[in-house]
Amino acid sequence: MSQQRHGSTPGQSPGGRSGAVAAFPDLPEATIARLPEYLRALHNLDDGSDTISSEALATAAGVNSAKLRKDLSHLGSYGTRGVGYDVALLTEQIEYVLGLDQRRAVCLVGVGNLGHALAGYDGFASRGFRIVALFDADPARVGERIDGLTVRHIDELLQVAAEEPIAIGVIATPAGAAQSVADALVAAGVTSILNFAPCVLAVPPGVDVRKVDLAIELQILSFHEHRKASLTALPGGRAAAGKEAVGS
Amino acid sequence: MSQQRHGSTPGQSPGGRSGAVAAFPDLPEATIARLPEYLRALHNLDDGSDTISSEALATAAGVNSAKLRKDLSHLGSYGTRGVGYDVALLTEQIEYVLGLDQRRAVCLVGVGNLGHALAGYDGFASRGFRIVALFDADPARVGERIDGLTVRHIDELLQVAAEEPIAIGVIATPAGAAQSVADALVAAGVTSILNFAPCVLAVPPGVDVRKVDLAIELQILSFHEHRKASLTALPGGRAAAGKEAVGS
DNA sequence: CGCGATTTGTGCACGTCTTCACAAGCGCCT
DNA sequence: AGGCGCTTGTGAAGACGTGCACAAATCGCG
Repeated sequence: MSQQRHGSTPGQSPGGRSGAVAAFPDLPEATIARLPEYLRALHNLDDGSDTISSEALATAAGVNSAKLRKDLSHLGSYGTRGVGYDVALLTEQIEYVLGLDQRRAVCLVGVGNLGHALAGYDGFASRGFRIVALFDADPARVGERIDGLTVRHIDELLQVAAEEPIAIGVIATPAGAAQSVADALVAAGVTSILNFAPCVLAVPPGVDVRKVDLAIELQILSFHEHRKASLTALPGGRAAAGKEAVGS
Repeated sequence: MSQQRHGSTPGQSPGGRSGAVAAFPDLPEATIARLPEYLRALHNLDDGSDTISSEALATAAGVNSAKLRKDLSHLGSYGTRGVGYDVALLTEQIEYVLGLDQRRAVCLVGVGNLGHALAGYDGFASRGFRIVALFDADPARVGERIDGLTVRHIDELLQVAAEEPIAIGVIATPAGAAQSVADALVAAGVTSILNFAPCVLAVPPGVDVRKVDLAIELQILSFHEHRKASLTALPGGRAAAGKEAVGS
């Protein structure tokens, strides 16, 4: 939420979406955001069963079962009434919709503290992505080898992208550098950006930006702390309640 | 969004909120999530002006100006018609609502790759938080000094929390350890958790959890890539459009 | 074959969020 | 003092997301 969605200005095409090729059932954005969670829950299943009910999967993913069913129904019903969902089939279907079978190329810009951590994150490979290049603007960092990849100078981005198209760019630079890095990524053909820098990025239509900001998350939590504290002692203090088991 | 909100089950207090102490104007959750963004935009202003219009601030924060005005109106109108908002006053007001003047204590559990990066992140201090302790379960890591703090064993958590109340805990452990760490944090009196581990946490009512998951963000971007790719060549390919200037 | 248990898929109602459009208020200039 | 331009604050409408509750579909068993 609250992100720059995808750049295309809506309500522009004169003829509406008449003969259009909206090749994808337009999934609600909220549904899309939950699909990866379902996928993770599916991967974490270790009971031998071939099928899983919406109730069980919903619990594992931390959502309401009705919501889960509605989400899955949007991508065309792969469940069997009275039985549940075929785990293998559902997994494959979600991965297809998310385009994870393509193993998209990702590049990471900014190999500082955070960049190092991201480069070493094994969630990339295990979730269907390939880090193909690391960049930094600091000459002192260029040449360093991290996790099998050599850090290259940001000026080489265009050249690297020419050899192999890069779909997704991750920005882990200071805020001051983020916009120019974003511009460079766009110029190199990147059409999706994950931005860890605490600033707003301007990008042309058609480029998606998602933002992750630690400070914002903390401040939201801080608000709830503040609110809780101001509610002083309210009586009905029931102790710990449900504690749904969730596989690791 | 799509988070476990705050644990308290709604619609429980029998008498409604009659004589209640809902000490806080219930701000919409969506508004709260944007306040930190406004705050950052305010801090980044470097023109000497004492006031700023909703239009200008909205642009700097990357949102619609009507939305910004409505958000700010929820916290009680600190603008002057025909002029704009008093920068200093507005900043102070937002910081108060978010409870940032309290400089809440934060502890970080899990000093691996990501944990190191987080511990070194200066956004903590600069945004009104104090990291007061680092924990890890690995004895090999205990004792290490990071950024002026010594890593302690997770078993000391209760003891440390007894000395100084800790409001917020950050989990940067592998998924397998996250739930037990969350339990320990809750037992130590932590009431807000920021979870970087890719798993669902179960917590008692009254405890807030927010989750940040890199892999999920990438998968959402991947979906949009997939969709864009499937829309093949659609004709009206207008080039780069607006590029709102955003201070660093 | 028929029945009951189970589970999906979905119509509907409700609450939340967004956006437009405009009245109300403020300051400045004449 | 009066008028004008600018900007806030907000009513209303619409889009979106959520969750209940139930009909429809499937399996297993006698």
